[in-house]
Order: sequence, then structure tokens, then C-alpha cells
Amino acid sequence: MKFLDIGEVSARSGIAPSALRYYEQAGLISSVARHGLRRQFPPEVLLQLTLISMGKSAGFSLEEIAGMFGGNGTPDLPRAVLHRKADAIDRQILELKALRDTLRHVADCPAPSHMECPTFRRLVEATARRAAKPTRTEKPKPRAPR
Amino acid sequence: MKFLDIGEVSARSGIAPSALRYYEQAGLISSVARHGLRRQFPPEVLLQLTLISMGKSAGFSLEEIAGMFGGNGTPDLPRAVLHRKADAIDRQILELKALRDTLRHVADCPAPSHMECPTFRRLVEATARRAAKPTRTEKPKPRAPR
DNA sequence: CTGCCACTTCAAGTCGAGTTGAGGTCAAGC
DNA sequence: GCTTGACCTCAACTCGACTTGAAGTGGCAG
Repeated sequence: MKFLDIGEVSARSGIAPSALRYYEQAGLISSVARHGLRRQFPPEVLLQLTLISMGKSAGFSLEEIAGMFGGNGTPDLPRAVLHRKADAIDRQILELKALRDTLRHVADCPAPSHMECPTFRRLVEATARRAAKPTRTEKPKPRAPR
Repeated sequence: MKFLDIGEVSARSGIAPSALRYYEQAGLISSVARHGLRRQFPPEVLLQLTLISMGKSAGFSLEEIAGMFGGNGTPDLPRAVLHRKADAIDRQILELKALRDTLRHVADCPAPSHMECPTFRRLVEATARRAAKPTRTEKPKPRAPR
């Protein structure tokens, strides 16, 4: 009875109905009924959508996100995989901190060319060193996180 | 004299030559000469590429990255803008932490449906609350960070 | 009962970020 | 002096994530 019309979901989540349909097709969310033609979603969908946008902003593809939290909102993945994802996020946080610090430094450092500023180089090189260790021996292709 | 051939740059950075050419076209990096046809890059390009991949993994578009660190490797943006970018990254870090915690919780919580687990809801809702404050009054379009 | 309007489907289009393929060039090693 | 292999250009293609457009449907207001 207390289902949300797709328009409702769209309004509350800020996500276009077309995108919601797309997500449903991709198995990220699922509607439970129709009112006329209109999809009706269970209220949890709002939580799921939050999860989805978190995942997206973390650089995961919709497919990966679907893997983390299946259409039911519960993950179908083994714990170990989830922990590995979490670890990946931790590494990404480190990178983001480096980027943030670099940015702030660049904003404040009066040096004419940052490429010569030792602080700058240190910041960037620290990251380069971290990024340099290849996680997988197979497939050295960098595989952009999109 | 001590320039790097594009092949060298590709090998050291792990970025395909085609991508390097693409970046050059996009104004993110610039070659300084040719050896025959082959592009020669100054050594700083490796630093710039590190910056670029940091930016990419932070979810910035190539265009935004170009804005942060112009082709010269030095930013052409006013300090305030850079600081705002840094602040945006800080917000993203918070989101990532929430996602990571959610993931870890999901991996460990034995509850049958996470949608009912109060810890889970708290985690997600905390994020939703943060994400809910609209930064711009104009254009409520969420504008995925890609 | 009639409109209206937000939804529906399905196909096609768009945008960013590259990759791929055809046809060409060049400097280095044999 | 050839051949080879890695690069060159330019156009076309791919892929993910959606959006847009055309043509249709159905509940609700008047």
C-alpha cells in the first residue's frame, strides 16, 4: 500500500525517471508493482539509491555496485570481496588526501613553477610511489576507475 | 637533450600512447619536440601524469583536471577555486568513508536483510543527510561527478 | 466523458574517454 | 640499402551511463 510512485522516487532522490528505469533494467533496483503503467517502488529504494550514488562517486561502475548491493539491497557477494572493496576505498581515500593536499599546496605556494617546488614534488611523488605498486601481477592495464 | 620518447613515457607511466596523444590534444600535457615523427616529452610529464590519474580517480573530468593543472603543469586557476576543489575532495572523502564503513558493516553484520538493520540504516542515512543539502539553489540536476 | 499529463516502451542519440584500423613515415639495425 | 617496428594522422568505433523522441496508455480533475 505504501509504495512510492516513480515520480515520487524521482522527486525525493533527485534522479530522473529515465535513470531510475535504467537502474531497474541494470538490476540495481526493482519495482514491486504498477499503478496503471507507473512503476511503484518500495520505500527502501531510497536507501538503495543513496548507496548507488555513494558507489558512483567512489568511482564504481553500476555493474560493480550491483555486485555490492544486489537488487534486493542485500549483497550477494562473499564477505572477503566486500572487504577487498572496502580496502580499495581506503586506498582511494589516501589518494584523494594526497590530491587535496597537493591542490591546497598549489593554491598557497608562491613558487613560479610547481614542478620545481620540492614540497610539490614530494607530495606528488609520494602518491606515485604508492600507485606504482601493481596490485595484480596479471593484466598490467591500468583500468581507469571511471 | 634529455627528453622522453612517447614510448618511454608510456612504459614508465603505464598509459597507452594513444591516451597520451589524446591527453596532449586535450591540453593536459604537451610534447616539446619530435624525433622523426615521435613525440618527445619533458621529464615533468611523468609528474603531470601522476596528477592526472589522481584527479581522474577523484572523479574529475579531464577538462576539470586541465583547469587545475594547465598543460604547463601549473594551475591557471585562482587560489579560491583550487581551495574549493580541495574542499570538494574533502567532502568526497567523507562520503567514501561512509561507503567503506557501510561495506564493512554489510560484510560483517549477520542480519538477514540490511534494510532492517539499524546500524546499516544509520550509516546510510547519515550520508543521505549530508548529500541532501543542495549546494546550488539553481539547477537541482545532480550532475554526476563521473 | 473529455482532456491532460505524467508516465510507458523502444530505438536512437549524446557525451566523455579513449581504442582501433588503415595507410603512411622514419631512424636504426642488419 | 632494405626491412622492421614503433610511432604518426585521421576517422571511425566502443563502452558506460544516460537522455531524448516518437507513439501510446491510463487514472484523475473538471
